[in-house]
Amino acid sequence: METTTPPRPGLREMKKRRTHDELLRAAVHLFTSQGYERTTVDEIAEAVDVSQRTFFRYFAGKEEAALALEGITVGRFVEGVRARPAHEAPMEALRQAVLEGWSSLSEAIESIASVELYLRMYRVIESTPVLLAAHLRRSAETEDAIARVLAEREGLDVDADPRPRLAVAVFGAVMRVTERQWITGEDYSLEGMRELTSRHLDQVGPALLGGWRDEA
Amino acid sequence: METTTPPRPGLREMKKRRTHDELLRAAVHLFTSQGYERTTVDEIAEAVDVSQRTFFRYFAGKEEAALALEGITVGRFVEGVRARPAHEAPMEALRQAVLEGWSSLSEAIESIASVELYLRMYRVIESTPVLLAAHLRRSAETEDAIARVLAEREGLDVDADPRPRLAVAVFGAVMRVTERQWITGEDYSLEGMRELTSRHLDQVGPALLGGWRDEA
DNA sequence: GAGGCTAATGACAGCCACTGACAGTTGACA
DNA sequence: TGTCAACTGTCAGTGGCTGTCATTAGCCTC
Repeated sequence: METTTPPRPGLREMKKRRTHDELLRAAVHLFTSQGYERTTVDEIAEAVDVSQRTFFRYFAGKEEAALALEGITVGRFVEGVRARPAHEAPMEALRQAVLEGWSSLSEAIESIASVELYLRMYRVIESTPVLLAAHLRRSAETEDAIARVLAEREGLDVDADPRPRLAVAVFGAVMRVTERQWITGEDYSLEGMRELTSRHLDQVGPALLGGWRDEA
Repeated sequence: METTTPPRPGLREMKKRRTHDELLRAAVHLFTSQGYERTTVDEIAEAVDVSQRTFFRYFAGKEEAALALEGITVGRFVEGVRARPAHEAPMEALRQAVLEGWSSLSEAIESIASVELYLRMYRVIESTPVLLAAHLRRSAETEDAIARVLAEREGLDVDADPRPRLAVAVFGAVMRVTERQWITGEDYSLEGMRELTSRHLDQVGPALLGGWRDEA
């Protein structure tokens, strides 16, 4: 959605991209080092030697800058689902797309930040009420988009059959539980994330059944 | 949390409660009639003949006023889950608590608004990005609280066993899909809501299994 | 390579949500 | 009834965000 003009970069485009990336980098740096609320937009703009007004020309708001990194990986995830072979069962397609997404995370964000910074930013999101709210809303939008993809794959009408939305919503719920545990825990490795994701997905079935007390 | 002083109302308490309710009523009225964004806090305060500062003494922010009505019913839902007989399976307890919640919705909010107003407010929430975000965050908090309740019921550790959180998250996901369809559809009756809830809960299993194409 | 076109920017003014501080008012209670 | 504490209004200020307009700086043509 940003790199749709490969024919000729042009000095103008270059500068724009550069300003955008610098603003994003400055924002993420400030957010992760001193916190989201304690960082003002003026501060970010000043760090890049740009007017505050310009910041708002590149980002719809402070929130958007905070969620931009995550947005990159989410976009790739959606594409990943779309690219899955049609014969795969819905939930399996989602699972594979996520696992692949984790594996290729570093190359997705390399031009902006490191994986470590990505993780730190994630923690900021999770611990800042406004950001968490915005994050959840975006997740909801993503789920909606994916529900449409799945429905199309299976030849169903999203608005008539609740199963696509339900499946995606359940999947999203699992992902959120996983994210939280990931943030809270100590294992920051992508490998750990993959494992956690798999384990939680396998636990959905058991969780929905009764008697948790029997099999601990 | 508000009516924890039944012994002696006192003129002061009365006035406070009255101001609170009037502010809430005015806010909901303005939000539903002219929209959330197009309503300023000054407007709400003025409608009750109170300074803007006072509004912020009763509500943490504009958002809180917009979500207060919903908060009442959510609170009752959590209590409902807590009151469920211990022998019930987790998911069954949640289901019953929600269904009961819908049935007693009108008496829960009668002192503030009608069921119709409640529904209209819900639509405003769903169609206003900031409010939707805040709503989702609150839902997440609610889910966390309920996960703890369930874990305690079953004698588990919420942080060690992912099943309570997973079950609640899945349940929450179903509820959100239901809400959305409820808002979008034409059947505003509580009875319709009960049916929709049941139907969707029954569809979770099928949605998670593969081959949607076989059984439509 | 000079000049015109247009996109990008900066500077300024202003709205609105929200907060801290201080003073005035009004129930509560001896 | 007078004292205390709670509730409220006023004022000033911060920060996110937007509209407007003049200025700058790529780009493209002749």
